[in-house]
Amino acid sequence: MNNSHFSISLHILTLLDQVKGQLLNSEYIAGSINCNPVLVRKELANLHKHGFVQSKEGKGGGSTLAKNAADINLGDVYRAVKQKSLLGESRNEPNPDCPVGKQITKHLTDLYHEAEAALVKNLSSKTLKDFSAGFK
Amino acid sequence: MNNSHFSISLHILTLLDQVKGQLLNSEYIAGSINCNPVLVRKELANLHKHGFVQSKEGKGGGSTLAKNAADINLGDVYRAVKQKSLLGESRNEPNPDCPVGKQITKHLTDLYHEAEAALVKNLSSKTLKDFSAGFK
DNA sequence: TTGTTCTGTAATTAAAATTGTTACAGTATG
DNA sequence: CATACTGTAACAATTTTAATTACAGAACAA
Repeated sequence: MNNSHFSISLHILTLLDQVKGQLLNSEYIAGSINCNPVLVRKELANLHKHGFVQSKEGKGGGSTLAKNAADINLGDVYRAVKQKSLLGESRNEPNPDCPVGKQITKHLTDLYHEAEAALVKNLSSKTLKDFSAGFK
Repeated sequence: MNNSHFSISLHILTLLDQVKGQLLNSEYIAGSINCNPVLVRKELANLHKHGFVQSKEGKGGGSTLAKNAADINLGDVYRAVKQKSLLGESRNEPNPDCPVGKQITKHLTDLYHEAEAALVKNLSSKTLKDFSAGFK
């Protein structure tokens, strides 16, 4: 995750905002993003779980925003979408017999948490409405 | 990149600081990180390119810090190590025939740049000395 | 009430990115 | 000149990510 999920989610939310309440189906959205509709549906499922969108099943179905774009802030979207830490998360455990290796995971985790919090804080200063307003 | 590179680089720098000027070879470092020595050497090559470490080739060779730990700030390390954007960078080009698809790459890039700048600013408030001092 | 068009989700395959491995030239040391 | 390193490149293995296929269930409309 990380890279694409947030981009895809924001793309979806922006589209939904732009069409002002109209239902969009996953194929249309996928066409705009240029990716697979199933990927869009998975992303929508997550956005739905976090209360950002509503979906209607069946013929003529699709998705729409579940709340006002002004009430969706990008930090919240980021948190909803995030699956793993931006930094860190190495494949192998450092050597527990080395004084540095033994402690570094915790120190890195703390460092990353703080740094990421700064990033999220920045995102939180913007709403979907702000972001979407940039499109003309 | 992204995840592991920064972690590995910081791990290396911390080790080098802890041994106070002693030369460490890639195999020793790899042993602490629990990864392949070649990966360490690649990382060292990058750190060297950016002036953080010095290496000595040949028998008895190894690496050491090229400057004082107090003069190495983690934001600079991050920038040196970074190879791609934290957020963004999707695989496919969005659809240029869609008003949103057409503009979103630029908007996302701007958003990510700002958010990432906030993260780097946070990291920049800490030096290697600060970080390394946490190990006892 | 039946065909159609969607969502939601799982399972599988394909592609891409990351990491590990092997190999070896070049450099310093004793 | 043997040994022990760095620095790189080329390749293989692994892991992660995205695409594809498939299908049950929901809503709609004739």
